[in-house]
Formats: sequence, structure tokens, C-alpha cells
Amino acid sequence: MSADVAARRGIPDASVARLPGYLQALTNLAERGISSVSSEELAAAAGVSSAKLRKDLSHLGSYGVRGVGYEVDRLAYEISTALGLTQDWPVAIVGMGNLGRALAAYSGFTTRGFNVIALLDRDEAIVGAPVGDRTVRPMGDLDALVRDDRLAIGVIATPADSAQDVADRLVEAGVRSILNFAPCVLDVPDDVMVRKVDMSTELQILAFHEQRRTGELDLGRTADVGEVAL
Amino acid sequence: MSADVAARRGIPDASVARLPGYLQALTNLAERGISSVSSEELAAAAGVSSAKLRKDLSHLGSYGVRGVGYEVDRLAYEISTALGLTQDWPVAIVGMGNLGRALAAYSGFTTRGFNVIALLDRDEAIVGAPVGDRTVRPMGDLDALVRDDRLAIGVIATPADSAQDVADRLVEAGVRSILNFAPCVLDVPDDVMVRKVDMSTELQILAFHEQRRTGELDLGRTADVGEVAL
DNA sequence: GTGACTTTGTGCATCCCTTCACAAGTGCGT
DNA sequence: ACGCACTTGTGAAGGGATGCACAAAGTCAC
Repeated sequence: MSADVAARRGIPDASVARLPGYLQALTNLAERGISSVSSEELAAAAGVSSAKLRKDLSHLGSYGVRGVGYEVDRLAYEISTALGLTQDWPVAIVGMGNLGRALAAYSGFTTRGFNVIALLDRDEAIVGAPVGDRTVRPMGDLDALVRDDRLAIGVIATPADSAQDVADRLVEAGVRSILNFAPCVLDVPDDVMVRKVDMSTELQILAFHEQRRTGELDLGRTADVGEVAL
Repeated sequence: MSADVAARRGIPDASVARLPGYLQALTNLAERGISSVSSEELAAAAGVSSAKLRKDLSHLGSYGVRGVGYEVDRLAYEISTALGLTQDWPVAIVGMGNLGRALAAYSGFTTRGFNVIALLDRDEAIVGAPVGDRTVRPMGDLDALVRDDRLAIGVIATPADSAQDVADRLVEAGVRSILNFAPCVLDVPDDVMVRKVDMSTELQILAFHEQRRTGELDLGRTADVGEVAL
């Protein structure tokens, strides 16, 4: 019925963002030889509430069995399909500094669904150098990568001041999905999707809560609860 | 009035998550010698809508001037204060693999508000080795770090299978803010805050949208727009 | 075959966040 | 001194996501 339509169209962003977590939990369960799981158990493994999990999964279709739960392999397959992980997406990493090298060596990329086909750097002094079992290539290779190897996703691991340039080059070459590790906002056309990963931002959010916590402890010495008198 | 109360209490999570972005944009403006900025300009620099920006800032207090805008230095200071960045938070990085080393070398940490006071690893073979200008220390040092150096934030950069162990050790030592780079869910007490950074998850979200896009292109050959007939 | 038990899928209410639109407030030119 | 142009701060409206509670649907034991 409309399950296929729902699968391709109306999945809320918030749900999509949680699907990778479910997939990970399912993979763990499969490795431990567990073949069936209830929404309650899977939700606990993924760190969400069971109601949220069931609603999320309902957007994909109806792959559970009432009174029993979900078949682990089946559900993992359905989520993989929904996320588009049945094919391997070609990925290029731009910027071979510390972070770029760490990402290039990161096994999580190759685990499933992604294939790092090229490492690039703008600096001619680095181009040609070996990184792992690959060789750093020049930015000029981008067009060929998109054309010949169907490069679809670009990872920016450069310093902030060159990130926009790199993004422009990626977009120009035809890449429309970018994962940005540089601490800056990228200006790209509307049809290009950018996701940002920034450790500094995350730390600052932690700091906010840490400060709020200690601040409230200090407050607790004079006033227990509620509004502060002025 | 209630500005101080609001500053410590009722800032929505969504707003807090955007404050670091504003701070970054303000820092850039300051470096370029710009001393005053309107909500429209700052919003563009931070990649959000101006209405959202103004509402976010209104939670901190009233630091703008109608008809003029915001003074860059002043606003940066107020946001820093709200985030708790007027002090330097001691941070420890656990796990000295590829990622841990890259994070240890990452300049973004030390930029402002954070101070990496220790690099730890569980593997005795790595303990004692130099990383940058620091020496890798054993997990047993955690208690002393919390007690003597007020360690408040722990960064987990280990493989997924040891992340939970490390988290337990951190919590046991008294750390209540954790930034987790390992691709797994951490089980911690309620009063411990965990934020997760996972490149694999981000890539999968990009893949979803990339797939949806190409899927719709294929669809476009037969049906232009709207519901698909069944 | 039947009944008791388990678990999914989902309508509904609630909450939070975003967006809109404008009154209130400020500076500037005349 | 006064009006004009501009921008902030905010109530109100709208949209989305979350949590609840339960009917629907299936299994298992006997």
C-alpha cells in the first residue's frame, strides 16, 4: 500500500537521524546470535524509548510481528534499505592533516555502505604522499572522480579557512552531500546537503550543562528551590 | 530582572546547541575588525534565520540595541558567560589510537574554554609513550585528576567495545560530562551527560537523502510530482 | 479450537520549537 | 524638536516530535 511511498517520502528528519542507531544496535544483537528482539529491548539497546522506536519503525513499514517482536536480520535489512546502504557510496576525504589521516584510517567508514575512494589535498607538497595504502591526490581529480567513479559524498577535514574553498570545488564538481568537520558554516546551493561535525561545539554544550550544574549547587546553599528573590 | 534566572535556568536545549555557532561567527567578525552586527547579518553568518537568532539571544537577556544591532565583543562575552567558557574546563582524552591522537593534536580544543590536561590509555604498552608534548598516562590516574585538577569532562576515543568500560571508570572517578566518539550507546547514571559524535551516523544520514534524491529523479521520468498512483 | 498472554502499530494529547508579525525603542538627519 | 528609518524583543500562531494508552493481531499451551 502506502508503505513504499512512506518509505521514500515522509520519514521525519528526527526519525532518520535515529535509524543509524537502531541499525547499530541490531548489528550488535546479530553478532551475539540474537535473532529476535522486542521494541522494548531494542529501544534500550539504542538508548531511546520504546514508543519512539515503534513510531520510527512504523514510518518504514510494518516489519514486526505482534506478540513476538522484530526479526533482527529482517529489520536490519529494511533499515539498511531505507537508509540507502544496500549500495556502497563512494566517499572522498579532502584535507590530509591530523584529522584527515585519522578519518582515512577509521574503520567505521568501510564497515558498511561506504567506500573511501580517494584522499585529496590542496597542498601540492602533500599530493603524492602515501597515507595508509592510498596516495594523496590533487583537487583537480575531483571532476574525474564524480564522472568516472560516481563520487557522491565529500568529507571536509581541512582547517576552517580553506573549508569554503573546498566546498565550492566539491559543489562545482557535482558533489551534493558534504560532511564538514571544519568549525565553520558552509555556504552552498539549496540542493546541496551539509552536515557538520564539530567537537568544539559539543564540548561547549557539555560545558554549559556542567556550569549550570555547579551553579545550582552553589545556589542550593542559600535558596532551595524555585524563583530567586530579587 | 529575571534575565539572570533565565540565563541559568530556562534556556531551551535547541538554543544552547546553537550558541557555539553564534560565538564562532562573532569571533570571526571580531577578527575582521567588525564591531557591530545586526541579527540579520549574524544569522546569515551562523546559518540560521534571524528570528531564531533573536529568540535564542533573548533567552540570555537583552544585549542588543534597537535600530542598531549587537556589539560584537559584548555579545561574544555574554554568550561565553552563558556557556560557562569564562573558565577553562579541564579535559581528559581516553584512547590514544588514530582518533585520540588526532584529537590530542586538534587545536580547536585549546582555542578557548578548554584545556586538555591528560591523555590516557588502558593499554599498558602505550602508557608512557609521548604524544605531542604530553605523555600517555594510565587509567589509574583518573581519580587524582578529578580530585587534584578538577577534571570535569572526559572524551572517549576508544574502539566501541571498550567504550563502556572507560565510561564506567570515568563515572566512578566523578566525571559527569562525557563526549563519546565511539560508535555505541553508553549506559550511565541519570546525572551524567553524554554527547555522541559519530561520523558513521552522519554519513548514513547523508546517504538517506542522497538516495531519496536519486530515487526521485528516477521517479520523475514517469510521474512529475505529487502522489504516486497505485 | 479456544482462551490467555504478549507485543506491535497508531490515534490522541501534550509539549517544545520555529516562524510570523508587530509594537517598542533607538539613532539620524533636518 | 521632530519625524523617519531601522532593528530588537516578544506575544501568538503553526508545525513537529514525543509520550500515552489501547485496540488489533499474533503466539503458545493445552
